[in-house]
Amino acid sequence: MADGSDKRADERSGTVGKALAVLDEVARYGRPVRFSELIDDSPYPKATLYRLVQTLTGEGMLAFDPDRQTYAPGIRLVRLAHSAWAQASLAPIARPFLDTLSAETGETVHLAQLDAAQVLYVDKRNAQDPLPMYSQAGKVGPAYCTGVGKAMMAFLPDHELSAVIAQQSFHSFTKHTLSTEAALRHELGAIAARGHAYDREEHEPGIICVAVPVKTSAGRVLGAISVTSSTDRTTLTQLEAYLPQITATSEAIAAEASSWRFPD
Amino acid sequence: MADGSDKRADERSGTVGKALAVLDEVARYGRPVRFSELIDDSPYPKATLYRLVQTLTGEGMLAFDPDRQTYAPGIRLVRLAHSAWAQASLAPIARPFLDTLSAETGETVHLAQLDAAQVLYVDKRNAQDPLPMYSQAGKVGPAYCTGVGKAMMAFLPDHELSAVIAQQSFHSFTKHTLSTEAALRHELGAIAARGHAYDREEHEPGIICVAVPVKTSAGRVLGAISVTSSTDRTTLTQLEAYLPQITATSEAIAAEASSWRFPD
DNA sequence: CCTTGCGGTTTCAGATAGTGAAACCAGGTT
DNA sequence: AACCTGGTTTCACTATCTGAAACCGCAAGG
Repeated sequence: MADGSDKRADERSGTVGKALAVLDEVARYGRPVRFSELIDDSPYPKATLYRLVQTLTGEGMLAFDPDRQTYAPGIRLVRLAHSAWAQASLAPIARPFLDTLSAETGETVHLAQLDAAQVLYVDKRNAQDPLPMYSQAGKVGPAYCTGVGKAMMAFLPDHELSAVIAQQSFHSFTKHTLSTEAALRHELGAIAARGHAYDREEHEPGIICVAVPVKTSAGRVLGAISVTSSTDRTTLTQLEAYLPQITATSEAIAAEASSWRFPD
Repeated sequence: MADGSDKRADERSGTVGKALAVLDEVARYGRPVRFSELIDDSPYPKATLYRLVQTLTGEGMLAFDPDRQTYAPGIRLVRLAHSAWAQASLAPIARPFLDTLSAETGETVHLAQLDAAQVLYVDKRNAQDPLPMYSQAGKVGPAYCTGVGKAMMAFLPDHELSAVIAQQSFHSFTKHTLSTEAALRHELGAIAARGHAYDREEHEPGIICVAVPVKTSAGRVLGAISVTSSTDRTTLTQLEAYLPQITATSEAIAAEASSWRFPD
């Protein structure tokens, strides 16, 4: 269940910060919202929120439906979506490689990136026989208890890592969840040494995965990919057999990304 | 050639307006940009732009590459993009219907919406290979000389129509382009009466199309769809033969959208 | 018909937050 | 060493944002 426990820091001062927080809020609803709904979970007074929303609507970032009196993400945001997706996300680059990996393994494949301190799933391939799970392209999840999250964290420079860890909620989703910073840091050490991460049913019971980071040749973390399955279909050991392919995929994506967008 | 003649009104006061303008600017480049490149086409003084960019980067809307010293759309934008896409755009709803229409006609199919006074193509089916979703979304075109643009304008309420028309550039792309407001208004009248619009090589020579609006039952314009081809493959008369299917598609999309997102 | 209450909008004095000229810094070039 | 060019910081000024409160319009209820 996605509770808002680790809500983005709305309290960051600055007008644009607030405006963007509102934008996030509207987006989060996933449906048109009334002003009154927004004001409820908003830290801002009515008048302030009102002006904020007015501005955003005027700018085309929100769309106001005069009949229903609701706000929804605006068409301008859709336009931004195009270039954002094409540029900031590994998805377009990774697509063919993910297809291959998906075909080779037959299991669920994820491509994720770090958004603030959370994992953002930017693309996904379902297994032949898709199993129900939380992840979904465009969705965010916790970093400290997912394979992709840990794979990325393990290769972050110190100061960034600390910043990310500080924002983890360490909620115990299952009895396998690493629920302390110490345990997490220890695990990250092992991952860094080993080169890949596991998810041992730490987020959802029965769901396991093997994940590796996608890094530039300079070592900067761009994202991570994972092959996921469930305990009643396979085991971690069996999943590990795919490591060569997974690593190869990661490297292929990294190579493509480096030459195309992050030349050293 | 897309000159910046009808640039979005950057001069709208308000900090968020400026910030969003910067965001647009970065997005427009379609590749990582240096600060110096931004400052060139920016009306703001160096320090101001700098703080703006800093803020956006801090907010995760822009990503800064420290190695190359470049800015690109940030990961947070990707996340927003996703929900914007899912909510504000007709694309997800329309997808299956467009597929059908594409199969039935074998021609290029467009789905467009109005963004400010321009046409935003939110989805597209090529005659041959249906590429995945984000790839061709986001391109904008003029409204006064495209089938979809005119189809939408023809059913706009008066005051909105005037606002939109006021922003058209009336550049003569071809010798068929309607290049005066009077000519356009006359054509729009005919379209409103007839229910569908044509593009008679008004934007690109050799390119013709038949377009119909997508409207809620209450008559509000949501978007438009078109079937496009070229003069050396077919004629307007032949394209018109698809009208029943096109209209049916439009109505199906409208029905779905109305029940799902714009209930009356 | 006249309250009351609830969404939504507007006002206004006060202060925060944004502005931008100019100085500054780093590191390459001449 | 003097001189750029690209990026970062400073600081006094004031435009812009803030938010309590008043206001509006409508619908429910007395």
